[in-house]
Amino acid sequence: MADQDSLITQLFDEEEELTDKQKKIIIAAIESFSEKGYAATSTSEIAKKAGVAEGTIFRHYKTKKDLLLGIVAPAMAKLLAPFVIKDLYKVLDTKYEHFEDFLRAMIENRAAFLKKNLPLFKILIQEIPFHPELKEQFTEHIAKKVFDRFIKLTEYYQEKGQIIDLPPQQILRLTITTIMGYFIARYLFLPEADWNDEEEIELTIQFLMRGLAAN
Amino acid sequence: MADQDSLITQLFDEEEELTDKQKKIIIAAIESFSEKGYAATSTSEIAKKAGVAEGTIFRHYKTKKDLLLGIVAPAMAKLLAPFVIKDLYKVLDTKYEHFEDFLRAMIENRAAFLKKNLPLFKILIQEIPFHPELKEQFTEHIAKKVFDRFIKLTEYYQEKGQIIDLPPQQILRLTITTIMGYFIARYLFLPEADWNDEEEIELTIQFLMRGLAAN
Amino acid sequence: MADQDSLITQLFDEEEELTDKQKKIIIAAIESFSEKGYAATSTSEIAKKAGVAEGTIFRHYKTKKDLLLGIVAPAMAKLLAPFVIKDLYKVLDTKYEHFEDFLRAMIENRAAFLKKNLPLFKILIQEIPFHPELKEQFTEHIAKKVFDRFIKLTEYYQEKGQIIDLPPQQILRLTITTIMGYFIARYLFLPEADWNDEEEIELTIQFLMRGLAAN
Amino acid sequence: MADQDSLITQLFDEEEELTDKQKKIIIAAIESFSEKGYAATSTSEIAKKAGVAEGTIFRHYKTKKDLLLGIVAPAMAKLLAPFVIKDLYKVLDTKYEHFEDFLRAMIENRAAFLKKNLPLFKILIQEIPFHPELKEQFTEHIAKKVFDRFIKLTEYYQEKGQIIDLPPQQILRLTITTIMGYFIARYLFLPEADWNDEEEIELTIQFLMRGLAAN
DNA sequence: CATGAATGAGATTTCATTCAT
DNA sequence: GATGAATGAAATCTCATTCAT
Repeated sequence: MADQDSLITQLFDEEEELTDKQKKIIIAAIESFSEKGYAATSTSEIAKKAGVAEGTIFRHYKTKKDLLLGIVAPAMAKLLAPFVIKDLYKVLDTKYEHFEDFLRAMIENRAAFLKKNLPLFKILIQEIPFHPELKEQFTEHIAKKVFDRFIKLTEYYQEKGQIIDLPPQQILRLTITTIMGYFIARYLFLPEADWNDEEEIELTIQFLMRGLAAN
Repeated sequence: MADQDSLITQLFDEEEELTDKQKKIIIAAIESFSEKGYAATSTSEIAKKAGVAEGTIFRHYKTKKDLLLGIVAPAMAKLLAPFVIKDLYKVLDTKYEHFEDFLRAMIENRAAFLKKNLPLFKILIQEIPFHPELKEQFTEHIAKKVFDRFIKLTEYYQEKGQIIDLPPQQILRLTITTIMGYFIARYLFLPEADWNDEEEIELTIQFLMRGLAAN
Repeated sequence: MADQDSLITQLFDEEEELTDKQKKIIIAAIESFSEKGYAATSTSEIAKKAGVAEGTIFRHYKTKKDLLLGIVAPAMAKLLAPFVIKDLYKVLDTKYEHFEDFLRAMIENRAAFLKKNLPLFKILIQEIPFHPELKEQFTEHIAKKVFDRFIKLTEYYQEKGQIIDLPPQQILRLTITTIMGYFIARYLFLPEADWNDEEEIELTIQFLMRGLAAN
Repeated sequence: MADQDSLITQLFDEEEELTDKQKKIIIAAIESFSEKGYAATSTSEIAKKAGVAEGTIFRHYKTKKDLLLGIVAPAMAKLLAPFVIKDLYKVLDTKYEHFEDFLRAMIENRAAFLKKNLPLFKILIQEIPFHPELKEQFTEHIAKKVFDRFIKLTEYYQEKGQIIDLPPQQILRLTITTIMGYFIARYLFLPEADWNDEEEIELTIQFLMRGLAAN
């Protein structure tokens, strides 16, 4: 519960004044949505899991979809976006002199973050293809911001002669694809296989480095 | 319709003797499931789209879930599995002398295949996490078969000194992850972005080659 | 099967020319109706049990109800009625000098008959309350005929001073009630209890004799 | 309605807090089940008769079968069992010195009771053969309890030399069979015949007395 | 705020019956 | 006669949502 409380405080501002029940609803909804998918989860199920009357959900969220958005939107705005963007700043502050250092910092951070917020991550991945609103929010909050910064960052390392001279968009695509590919395989497709995370991450970094290093 | 007919003939043996209506049901179900997801698709919707009475669906499939499995199971067994495995044979017949040739053949083939069977592919990707039966079938039909062959294939190229000396499982993971990462981004997450497929594929191959080449 | 064939030949005249399939349908229907009740039995279930296509049932019987009546009506007319009435004749032919002999013959005969035709008997008992047509047939074929004969028979034994001087209707009611009560308890309510049939029947006869004997 | 309310209060504890609609559902279900049988009664029919939305039924009872059990179980536990057993106590308190007094009290009481709760009685009789759960409950709540007491009671009268020296189980079987036989004929099979209840009951008692009296 | 009974639209499923072959 | 695919009406059941308390 300490864990979930921290999730809640991360997701919502203090002024938002969530009641106890509302918090429980959010936690229950995240759990159910991530396990069975949005469409296959009933509100009554969420209510039961939250220990709350069925009507209570609808005091706080006009519709079931509202509940989804009420979870995913702040998750993107408050959790994912800042986190995704975070280190991208530091590079230009010359925090990471080498692309490899940057990669390593980024991946390790993200891995820890994803593991902690796995359910939210699963909801995002699974529901985005079905809800245009989510896709919009995603592009709005994440894609755009990442894109600009990453372009600059890539150019920075390219100028330093560290990475290959490809259009930055493609560097971006390959990087994200490789990293996300690992995470999706790891957490969505074969979560029960036994993974040696540290080794896989190092492997992934080395692979990326070889693939993107200037020759 | 010619297109779908070919899909049907690929998915089902001739002896199975599907009636006309049953074919229409399958086509409609594939379309709807892939667009809205299994749980969010109603059988009445499928019936309407197929131009069939709702009862007709249940004459052929005892439950809605049966319908899903009745589509996905043959899709894996008849379509996906042979296709995925196909070129893996040829390598040992020294069809592809260089790993790069193999990669290129494999990716190009798969890309064409996926584009043609996109809806089935989407259903697979989206529903596997929610249906243990599907996951089992997947491991059974696809994962196991690919795994063994790919190991041998990797060792073959490693002996020829063409690719890096990593455990074959990891070569496999990186290869699949990179390729699937592209496809998922391309077709599931950002299908409407305008992609230059040829260029991206070539890029991906080069990236993989650099990442996996023996130094 | 020999058994069922004999049932069929008892139920239907030879001229009726039942096809093989029709016989199977009848046998299957009797089995299912008696086990689960008419309303809870589906025609498709009967078809499957009979090894016959669903449509075949409706070639022979316009409706499901027709099938019920097509079984129960001949069962009453051909099987039950003659059997019930049978010994009632003999009495007046002075076959049975004592009421007790008559009772014993009647009960033992009936018991054997019921055991052999239990499913039909169950259908009759269970469905009569819900189908006015059956009730009518029952009164028509059985009740009326029995009634008249039994009245005479009772008077015969009353004149001989063997049984108590009550209105024959009441003698009839008590007799039937006692006998049927035993059969219903035995076969419908507690069929799986272990009954010593011979003993119970003898007991029942003695009980009836004491209850009805002229003092 | 006053009548049904009393039925409801008899069937359910006050703490159970049935809503008004739930009561209406129960009353409607009892009526329909007893008239047409469980399998032939649709939930929509019950809903309409109860003046309630169909969904409301399923809010209170997960399945249609649950509704049946939710009616029959308390009917056995609260109504039938106490009633059946009731006078059996009194005998040993020397309330009834003669077996005949006991019989008369028992039958008259039960007749009144049955007439009042006819629908419930019909449901019980008609559905027990098809639902193992009901049969179990019946043996549990009724049969077992009656059995023990009746054995003792019989021995009591046997010691007093009032009834015949048969194994008590058989005395029990004959007694119940005779009484129930009357009730079933009276209320299930020929309810519309015109019965002179008082006379029939007296007749039945006399018959039983003669049949069971010690000679 | 919270409850939970009630709703009614709709989802899944069953089933008697029809009909072209 | 026999088949079994197809039907559509109806049955069972689910569920998001409302509302009186």
